Amino acid sequence: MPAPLIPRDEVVLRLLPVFQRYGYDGASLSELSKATGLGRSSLYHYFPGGKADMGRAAIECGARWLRDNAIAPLSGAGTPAKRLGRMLKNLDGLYAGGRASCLLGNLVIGESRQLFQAELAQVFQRWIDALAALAAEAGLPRAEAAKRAQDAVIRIQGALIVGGGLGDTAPFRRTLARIPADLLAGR
Amino acid sequence: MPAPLIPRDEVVLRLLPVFQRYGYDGASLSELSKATGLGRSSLYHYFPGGKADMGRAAIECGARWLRDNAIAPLSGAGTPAKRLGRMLKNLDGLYAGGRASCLLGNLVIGESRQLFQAELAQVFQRWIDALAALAAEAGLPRAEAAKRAQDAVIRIQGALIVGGGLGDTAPFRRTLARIPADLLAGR
DNA sequence: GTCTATAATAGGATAGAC
DNA sequence: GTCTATCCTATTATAGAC
Repeated sequence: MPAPLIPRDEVVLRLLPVFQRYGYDGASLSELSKATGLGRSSLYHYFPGGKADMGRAAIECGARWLRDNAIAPLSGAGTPAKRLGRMLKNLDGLYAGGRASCLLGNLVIGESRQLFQAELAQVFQRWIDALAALAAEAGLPRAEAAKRAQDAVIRIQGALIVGGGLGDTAPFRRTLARIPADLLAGR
Repeated sequence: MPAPLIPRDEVVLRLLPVFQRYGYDGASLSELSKATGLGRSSLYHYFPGGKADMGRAAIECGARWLRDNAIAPLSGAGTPAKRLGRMLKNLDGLYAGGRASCLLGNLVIGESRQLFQAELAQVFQRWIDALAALAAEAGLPRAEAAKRAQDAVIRIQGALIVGGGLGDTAPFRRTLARIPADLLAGR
């Protein structure tokens, strides 16, 4: 049996922006088909469970991205602030400087929320936990570190929503800029 | 010509929770019909432009709610903190203590974002401006007040997203609780 | 102003040839 | 693994009677 023309991971990679942009309900098979360059039937070959499977794969892909590009840099070399800076730089790219929306945030809306509740909770929690660990390493009490970490993720998500509503990237840029101080600085 | 059985405002009031819960793309005419108790044709009588008209009406209704229940209380009697408290209490009710999502936030996702960009921007901006005015009245420099006001709305939106993703109301409750100090306290 | 009925289209999903 | 063709359902929207 011959190797696939494009590996499944590549397919998922092309699916992701559609869910990121349109949300789950708004992402139609037509769009998903067009974005991947695959016909409907080919998509069902990769994802026998249909659209739900595609959504789940997109979340997993997003989770991997977060692990590799946001969470992993937090435990690299350098000061906590330096490491945090690497995460923020990558997030700035992912969200196109505030012009794009968040896959995870979009999937919290509508039907997909219940459909992917467990996966969403896990990803959000891992993200928060990683930031909390960094803040703790920077010298903050564990409870305070956890609160600030959750607040950082809240702000990122909120800035994408409000910036999207205003049609302005400033809220996102300003929010990213203040996270280092708000997360790591002593009280 | 006889008076309508239910006034249009009442219809919109019943439409709103559907968009608030499912977002624009996820809100089907079937759901909207069921929620209002009206058949499809009756809905088209009130909203000749179809679903887009219904969405627009829901936004207008949400904007009115915000004006009356969130913004107006900010200019009532009492200290700025007291007035802010009234807004926060009403928001806590609107969002069911963090269990519900935000109509405006949901409409920033997908097709509806472009469809209602102007309306959304206006509502978000008015909300932010009202909070900025309060912070300025409390003694903060105008620029600082504007930043803090935007941050407050960002946090509310973000807390609803993250709390929704985690399946936990704590992020929203904690976020509301800290807004008075973060918005009004001297530096 | 509301209804039933229905159009017209887009949605998700499947069958079967290659 | 991919395609074309198709199915069934749900969708948005409209027509016309009352």
